[in-house]
Amino acid sequence: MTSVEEAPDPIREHLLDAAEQVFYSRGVQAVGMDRLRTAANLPLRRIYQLFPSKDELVVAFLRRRHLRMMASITEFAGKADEGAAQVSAIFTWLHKWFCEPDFRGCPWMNVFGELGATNPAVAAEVHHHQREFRKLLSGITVDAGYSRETGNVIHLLAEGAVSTAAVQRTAAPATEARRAAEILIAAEKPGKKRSGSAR
Amino acid sequence: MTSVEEAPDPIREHLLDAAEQVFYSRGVQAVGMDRLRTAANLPLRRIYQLFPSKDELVVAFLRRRHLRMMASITEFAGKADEGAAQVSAIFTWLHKWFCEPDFRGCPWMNVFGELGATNPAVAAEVHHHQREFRKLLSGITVDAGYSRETGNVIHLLAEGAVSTAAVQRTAAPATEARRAAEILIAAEKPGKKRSGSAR
DNA sequence: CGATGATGAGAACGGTCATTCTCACTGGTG
DNA sequence: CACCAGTGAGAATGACCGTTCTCATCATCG
Repeated sequence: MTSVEEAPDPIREHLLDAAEQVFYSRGVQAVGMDRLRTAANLPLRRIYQLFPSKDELVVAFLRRRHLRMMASITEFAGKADEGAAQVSAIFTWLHKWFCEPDFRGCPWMNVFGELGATNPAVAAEVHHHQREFRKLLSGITVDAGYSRETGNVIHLLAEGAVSTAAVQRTAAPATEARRAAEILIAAEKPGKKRSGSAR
Repeated sequence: MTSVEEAPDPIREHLLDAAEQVFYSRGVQAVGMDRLRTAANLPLRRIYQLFPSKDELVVAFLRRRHLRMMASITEFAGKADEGAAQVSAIFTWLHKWFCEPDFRGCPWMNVFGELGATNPAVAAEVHHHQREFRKLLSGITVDAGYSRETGNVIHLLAEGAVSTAAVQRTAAPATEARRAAEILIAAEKPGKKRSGSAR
């Protein structure tokens, strides 16, 4: 689209696909470079010339997944009717995510627990993701005509739903969280169906 | 108290203190048995005769911390006035936890991200903790006169607050979550101050 | 005192990890 | 054809890990 962005290297993308798959499903430290090599079907040499260290590969996979998630939620919420329905759509999106067979919680929280304390670059990437995610959900809520405080709570509900769905292995928390979100926004502006003046 | 429970071995407790400290602050796999030995100031031999493997030590530290957390919340909420104040107290408790200088998120979620996929015993312990935690918060909410559904949402808010406080390094999510909880319970039973007939 | 079984301190072991290196080979260029 | 920069495949390297073993020391009890 833009002239600044390079065409993405397909081998690099393929490597990131494999990294995402194995790191997310098993954890970072549980997966050796040899297993990654096998998963990507790429010579170790090529992996290391694309990413100089495992750590940078981890950061890159988190960053790419972040962009994908943000775009996906934005698009999905955008398709809903203006107003409260866009907030509800957040939780519908989450519900679909939780139902994916290889769902195993929040990739960023998982990596945070494992490497957050020892790897500043990873900690910064997780921090950045969550900040942006929070801003996205707050933004959707504010655009729907509600307060930023309510938006922040929507984010807390979403984070809680992800953790709980991961550990309990059920998508039900998405539904619980959606109901709560609908009560909260109804409590803020009772009797409201169409989009009001945003901001 | 009970005649069945043995007097706890003080060396074992000391070892668990050290394990909890180092595993929680740095992650499990980032801490070798040698560092744990140093932290506990105990011969490796004694560590291994108390716990036959590192994995069992991890499970034991999670279990002991779970019991401590459950008892602490129960006691703290019990001191609040009956009714809605007990639900609010949950988030006051969380706020105090988030303000502790070595707070680094939920010990169980951290370990889940690291070992949940590869270590079934650890995954089961995390699952058990979260189930019990959810039951505790739901129970407090129900005892305060509200529905179990609301109790489950209280739990989602609490989980979200822990994750967010950990990554953003601020206790503010506890306050945000408390406000949301108060709105939710007010929406369920408007105009209510003293304890109603529980259950 | 002398014998015995347990203890502390740390070395040793077998395995795995991230990273680098070797080397035979390839495809493109003079 | 001769040359050579770069490639694929995997071995080598050096560090570290969880666990076990050694052995000098010590407390206990006859």
